[in-house]
Amino acid sequence: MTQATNVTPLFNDLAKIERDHTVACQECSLYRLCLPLGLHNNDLVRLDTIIKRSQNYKRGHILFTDEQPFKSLFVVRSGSFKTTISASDGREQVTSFYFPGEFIGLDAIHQSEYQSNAKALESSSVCELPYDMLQEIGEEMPQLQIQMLTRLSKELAGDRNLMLLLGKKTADEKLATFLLSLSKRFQERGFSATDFQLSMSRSDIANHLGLAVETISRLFSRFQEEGLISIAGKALSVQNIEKLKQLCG
Amino acid sequence: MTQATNVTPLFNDLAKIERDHTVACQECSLYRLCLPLGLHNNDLVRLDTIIKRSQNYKRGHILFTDEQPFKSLFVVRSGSFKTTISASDGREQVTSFYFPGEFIGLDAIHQSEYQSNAKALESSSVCELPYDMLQEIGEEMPQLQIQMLTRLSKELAGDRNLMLLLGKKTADEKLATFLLSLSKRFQERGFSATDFQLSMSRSDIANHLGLAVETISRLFSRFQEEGLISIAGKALSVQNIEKLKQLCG
DNA sequence: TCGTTTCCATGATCCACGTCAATTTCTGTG
DNA sequence: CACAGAAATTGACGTGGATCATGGAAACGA
Repeated sequence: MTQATNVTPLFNDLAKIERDHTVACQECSLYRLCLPLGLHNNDLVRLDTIIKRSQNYKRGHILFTDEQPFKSLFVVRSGSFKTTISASDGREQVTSFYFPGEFIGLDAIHQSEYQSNAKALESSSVCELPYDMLQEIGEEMPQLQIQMLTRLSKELAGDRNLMLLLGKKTADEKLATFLLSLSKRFQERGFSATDFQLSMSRSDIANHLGLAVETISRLFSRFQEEGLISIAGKALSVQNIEKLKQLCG
Repeated sequence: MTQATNVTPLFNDLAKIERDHTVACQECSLYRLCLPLGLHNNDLVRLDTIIKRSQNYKRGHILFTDEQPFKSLFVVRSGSFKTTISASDGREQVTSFYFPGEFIGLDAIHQSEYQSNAKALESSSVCELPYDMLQEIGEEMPQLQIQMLTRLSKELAGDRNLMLLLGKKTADEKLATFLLSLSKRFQERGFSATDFQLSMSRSDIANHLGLAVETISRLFSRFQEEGLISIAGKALSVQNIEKLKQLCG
């Protein structure tokens, strides 16, 4: 995750995670946002043994593409990622952005290949969960299974909301909804809900919301004129969160 | 499912299911499309004991709304359903249509309330799976857990494709993609891939695809003129499936 | 540090699809 | 079978956001 302007205890922990890729689940500050939530100690230790912690990847690193065989799920440890799917003619849709504690690859479980392409938006690292091993230890850990189902279900519900956004909302509403979703997720991770860095480009945002880059540019400018936000490059500051909420529809 | 014009063995079985709501999983013709797939006999019998089979519901019957507590998942036994989610201002998005063997309610697993509204599009029946019981027997049936994960994952992948459709495709491409998706699902269920009844209204289709009703009407007319389909009321016949596939993008 | 590329902002123009309106056709009900 | 309300079709017109075009500002690799 891009460094936020106000530093919180969780942020310090995240910085530690970034430096040290041996931190076990037990000591990981993402604990309450992550898979292990609700696992008993023995189970947690066991889960820990199957997790592979990655080195730091740099911006642009490709985690997987939709042509590769599905082997593992990934949890973001630090940084952020985007996933895309592509139509046969090359058009792409940015399906989601992922922040620390979130799962990447869940849509591939039913197939032998990944269903999307995942790319790092900034310097990032992940925990890799080999799916066959996950399934194996899952047989004896109902809590783990429940966690997995919960994750998937949450993601599904999120996607449905995005369908509402894509199908029914105006450009203004789309951007307002998107910014508030970011704000909420940063807050859950102990960052400021109002001041943060956008790790994705304008064109990623545009694509994700079903708009053109130019529209996003214009909206950022207008939102700024109207005192809703203030934005300079990638640094965003929400000035009037209430008005932004009203805009969502 | 609405009666298709060409009758196949599976169709006859489906007709039987519609009449007799006591058919056990073991004898159900949906077996290979449904949850029990891959379960051993003992497990199947056990699963069978927790399933409640509904009477026939008629068109317009509401299975659940997003205000009700989440208790059960549902599998369509006969007929079809639509699910919608609504924005705070009342706008609605049709998130999905469901046919026999498909699961409704998966997006609610992580919550105490349903996340959407489910309504019968025609005379329909369902199998009800109380989620607490499912979880209970799931602890001892890894195959069942895997099935559930697979289902959820498949639904997720489907939603991602719909995001591509909503975000990037033109009206023509949207309708072509939708018709082909219906065609494929009918075929999987033993019906004709080219001749079937649309159980949903034009406005449901329009809403689902992020278009206006009028646009759907015009497209149906134009597709007909161009020899792609022939449509009379709810009866659709695909005339040129190849051309339709090209249109999808 | 420079040169190159990618990203971003903003104005001018255009068009795919929405909206409005007027019929027509279907569907369900007494 | 008739009638009322809902659903679907078709045309005329308007518009939100795409596209095209240009110039400036970052980011990046050598």
